[in-house]
Amino acid sequence: DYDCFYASVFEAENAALKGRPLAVQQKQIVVTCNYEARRRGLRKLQLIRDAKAACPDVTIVNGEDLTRFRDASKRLYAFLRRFSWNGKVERLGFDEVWMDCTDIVKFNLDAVNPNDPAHSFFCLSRDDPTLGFVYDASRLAGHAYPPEDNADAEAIPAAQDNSRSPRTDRAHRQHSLRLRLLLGSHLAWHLRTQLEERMGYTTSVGVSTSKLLSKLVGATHKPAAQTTLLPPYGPSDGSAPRPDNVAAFLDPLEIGKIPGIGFKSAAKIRAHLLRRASSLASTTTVTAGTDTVHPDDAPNTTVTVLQARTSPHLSPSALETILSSGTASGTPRGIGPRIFRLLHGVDDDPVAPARDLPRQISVEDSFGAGGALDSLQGVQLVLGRLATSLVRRMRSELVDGEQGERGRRWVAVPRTVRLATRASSSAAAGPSAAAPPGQPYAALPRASRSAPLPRLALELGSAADAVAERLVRAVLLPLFRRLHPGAPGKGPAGIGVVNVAVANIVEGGGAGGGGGGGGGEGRGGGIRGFLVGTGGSGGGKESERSGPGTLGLEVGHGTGDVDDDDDDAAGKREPAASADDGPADADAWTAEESDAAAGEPPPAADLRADADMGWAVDEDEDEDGDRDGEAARADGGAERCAACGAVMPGFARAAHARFHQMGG
DNA sequence: ATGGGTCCT
DNA sequence: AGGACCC
Repeated sequence: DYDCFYASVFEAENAALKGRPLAVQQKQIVVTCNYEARRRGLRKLQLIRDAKAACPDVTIVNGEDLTRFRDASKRLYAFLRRFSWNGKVERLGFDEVWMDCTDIVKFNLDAVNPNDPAHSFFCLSRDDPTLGFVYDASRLAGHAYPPEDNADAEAIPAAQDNSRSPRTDRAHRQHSLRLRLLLGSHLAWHLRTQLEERMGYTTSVGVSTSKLLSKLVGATHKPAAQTTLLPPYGPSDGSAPRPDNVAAFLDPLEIGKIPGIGFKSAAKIRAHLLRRASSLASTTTVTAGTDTVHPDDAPNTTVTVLQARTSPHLSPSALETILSSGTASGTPRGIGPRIFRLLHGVDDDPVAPARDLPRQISVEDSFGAGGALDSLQGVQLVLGRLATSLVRRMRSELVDGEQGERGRRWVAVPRTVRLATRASSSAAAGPSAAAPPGQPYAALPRASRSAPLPRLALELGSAADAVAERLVRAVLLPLFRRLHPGAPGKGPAGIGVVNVAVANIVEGGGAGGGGGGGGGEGRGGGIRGFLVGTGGSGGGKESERSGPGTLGLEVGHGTGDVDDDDDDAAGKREPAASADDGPADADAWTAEESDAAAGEPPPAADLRADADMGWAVDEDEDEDGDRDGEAARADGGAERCAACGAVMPGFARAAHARFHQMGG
């Protein structure tokens, strides 16, 4: 976790900003600020107005363009990846990374000097024994979760202990775990030092055996620090009661603090528990100042992990029922058992292999209550800007070869383009403008429509804004009309957010006429399923999926989950398709359009006129097969589509219109 | 709230 | 296409 990442990026760019209070602004809010600003009372997600009041001399920089953050994040990620042996390096957002260092730690465990652990050498390469650093293996680096575990003496001499006599299995495992975490702490220290010295970023790191625990423990000491969650990890077996550090660490946390238990889930769990608590004579220890209140009205009460974990009403299956209730479409099956395990500190989710390609690229802009988008001209301008930066993003992330070079080619291509909008909060206020229950904002929903990405979006020959303009005509405006079937004469209602995205990104993508990535044998849905048996070291059969272990450890178990199932939503439609699918087919269309438009982008005035016409079209007309056409008569038997400007023979009009209606 | 992302149904 | 989660 890079400390206050956005602010640090600005500080790295401009050293004069360091040490002074600095806030990063997006629209009306401070999205993050450095620690000097926090010392003076600034907070994340504070209104700019409040921030200025709290600290008049704060420096405020605009961070609405994420380019510099994305670039810095990539550089840091690339740097960290070079330390990994197994490639398990997973990013979350721009400023968090998990690394599964099980293998590196295991390797170095054997290299600890048993006679003089204080002078050990941590090897960072299997091949080059000189690459690494000297460290003191008799001490932990950084903070520990139960603070000040000064029983260090017991911790160390590894080889000696191994040769000693009877230890219970459990004690042995605990000791081994302690050792591995200790090595993990030194590796973390080294990585943090390197990150700071070579890249200029300070970090906060957690060392434990799973993503869950490492993340949570890493948050306990914040700027420029690290924390290791020490064993024992399991519940004590009855005989010799010892503290379970996992439970001790998690139990006081509010359930919503557990990554994986989001806003909705936390609210449902709280409501359920509170209902139980008040219906019974409240024997439970739920801290509710709210006896007779309806649970929905009482979101202020808190429920801790301990309370949830020990509640008889929150079995895995009960949780499944609770969390799947209502309009919970996005909730995965098995959520109940999963949350249950999280509450107990159990997280098997493996650190994902490092990825080079995004699964989606999106660009958005938002408009405050004052400046809500309500004219078509406004919409077109915004779509044009967004499309331009989307095309640039696609090029920078999916094309290899330098700007000027001839060898440029798409490493992967998106198959889908999507437009999403959200009403502005002022426009959304219906007759019942009452604030939703509970103080947390009720996020307005977005609506979206998607279509196949036309090939013209992949033309590398034209400038990004020229491609963008064609993209707007060809798909974005039609999608917008589908999203906001405007009554004739009046513009779109107030729009607060516009988002344009490409998704369904497949590797290879290819150029040729068939449009198919890899096609048959090579690989169907390239990006998705790998993680086969794992090479690693390892004798024999155990495929080391090495789930949990972040900067940490934990032996693997289970098998790599090879994903060879049906997925191919993308793969299936790639091959062939184009020629015999009839005129409505996207590929046929885009080929034509791209030919027609390739030479000369139409002037802007043209674009405006077309779109206005699009808006004037009545809904009723759309249902009429003949008049529904976006196609208007042009000269000499050819017709021009009012929506996208494509020129085509008359017989193609109906199919072309159908294509637009289907989202093209 | 911002401007992004992930995965699942 | 939407909903949940994450930053």
